[in-house]
Amino acid sequence: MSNETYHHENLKAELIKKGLTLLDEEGYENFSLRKVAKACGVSHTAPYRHFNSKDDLIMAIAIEAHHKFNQCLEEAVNKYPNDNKSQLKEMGYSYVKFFVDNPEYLRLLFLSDFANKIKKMNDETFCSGEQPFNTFYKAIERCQSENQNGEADSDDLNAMALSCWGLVHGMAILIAKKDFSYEGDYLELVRKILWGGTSLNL
Amino acid sequence: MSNETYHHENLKAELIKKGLTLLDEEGYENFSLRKVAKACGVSHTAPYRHFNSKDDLIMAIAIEAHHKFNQCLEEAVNKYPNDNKSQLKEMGYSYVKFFVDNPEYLRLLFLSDFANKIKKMNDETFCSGEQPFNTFYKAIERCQSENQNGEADSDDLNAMALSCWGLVHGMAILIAKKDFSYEGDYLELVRKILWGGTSLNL
DNA sequence: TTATTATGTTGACACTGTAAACATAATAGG
DNA sequence: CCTATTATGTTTACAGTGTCAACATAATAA
Repeated sequence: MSNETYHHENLKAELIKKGLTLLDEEGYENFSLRKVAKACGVSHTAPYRHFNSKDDLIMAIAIEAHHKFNQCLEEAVNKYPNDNKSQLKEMGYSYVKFFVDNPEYLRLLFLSDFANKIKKMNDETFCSGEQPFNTFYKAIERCQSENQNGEADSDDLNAMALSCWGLVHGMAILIAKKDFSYEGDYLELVRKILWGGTSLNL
Repeated sequence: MSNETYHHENLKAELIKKGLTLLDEEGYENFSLRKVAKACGVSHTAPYRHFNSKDDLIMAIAIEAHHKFNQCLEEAVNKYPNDNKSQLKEMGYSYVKFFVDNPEYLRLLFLSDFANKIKKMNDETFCSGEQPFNTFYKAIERCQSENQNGEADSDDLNAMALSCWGLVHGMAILIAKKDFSYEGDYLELVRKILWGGTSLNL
């Protein structure tokens, strides 16, 4: 570990870091491996000593984002240690807020072609509890079992999971991608929907 | 209009058609203007006589998809001429089904970088009623005004719109992109959620 | 000290989008 | 009917892309 004059000291980490920056600045379509290399001050093939392909680098960036996201969800759970329903609501709010704050992560985690690769890879390397969906699912299970003791809420856990997840997923995307136009504070609206009981009541 | 020996008779339409096919087959990332040209049997710059750029061609393809989608929503509305709530439910179901059946349209209409360009362009060229969101919004408004006569349902139309749209949007994406894994029939689950009153009840 | 491995560079290749110059078919004006 | 113009094609060229092979050198192991 000679102080400065080593090849590049820690290129791999810097590639990921600058890569995310470039992804944010230039957008996904204009993102290029060569630009990342140039931004790190190395030749255009240097990244190939650390990643097998362009997709591999993006994957590494996405995994970072994946961790941050799951951490964000777990923080929401920990905010209400003894209240399952509040856990779920807070998780939903955090879910939306995360992608509104980091819209570029949306594509990385869900919208791009690697989204599925990432998911598959995560299923193999990490325990599946690391998956945001599982974090969600478990919270719903806790709510469900709580409700079973009282009156029956829904006889179908899967329906619950899909509708909960779908709702926050959809709102996150609509707001983050600015498809839903609204002249007020989006996150307040989301909070109202999740906490204020503005239910669909069809 | 000499029968066969004309330049290419109707290249523009064929570019759009073969373009959509290629988009479906090869996926968005591997889609290339030159491949479309080759598939149509013309030189690789011929498309530039009909479209200003690659994005322009994709846009044209997307606009087709956009029309189909909106048409799909309107059919759902027309299925229940006198029942606002059923209209909304059926529209939600059609919304999900459309993207489950045509997963490649998802990216075209909502997930890609042009999604916003398309939306903006549509706002200018068509009347805004052509927008799926508006079709949705109007249906919600009808439900809302119906409920106002009875007991108050929600004092916030925007919250209703966002949650309705978010729910179907999210479910469509989760299912179409296979993020939500379920061993049964997805569309039946969706139908149950929308029609069966499997409400969140938080 | 020497052999091996890790990490870099240079150069090449096929592919991409796109612009310029050119060619020819269809059409309009006289 | 002849000619000028326009619409629609092709060829060629260029810069940018991902990736591979060959080579160079620093770090490490024998």
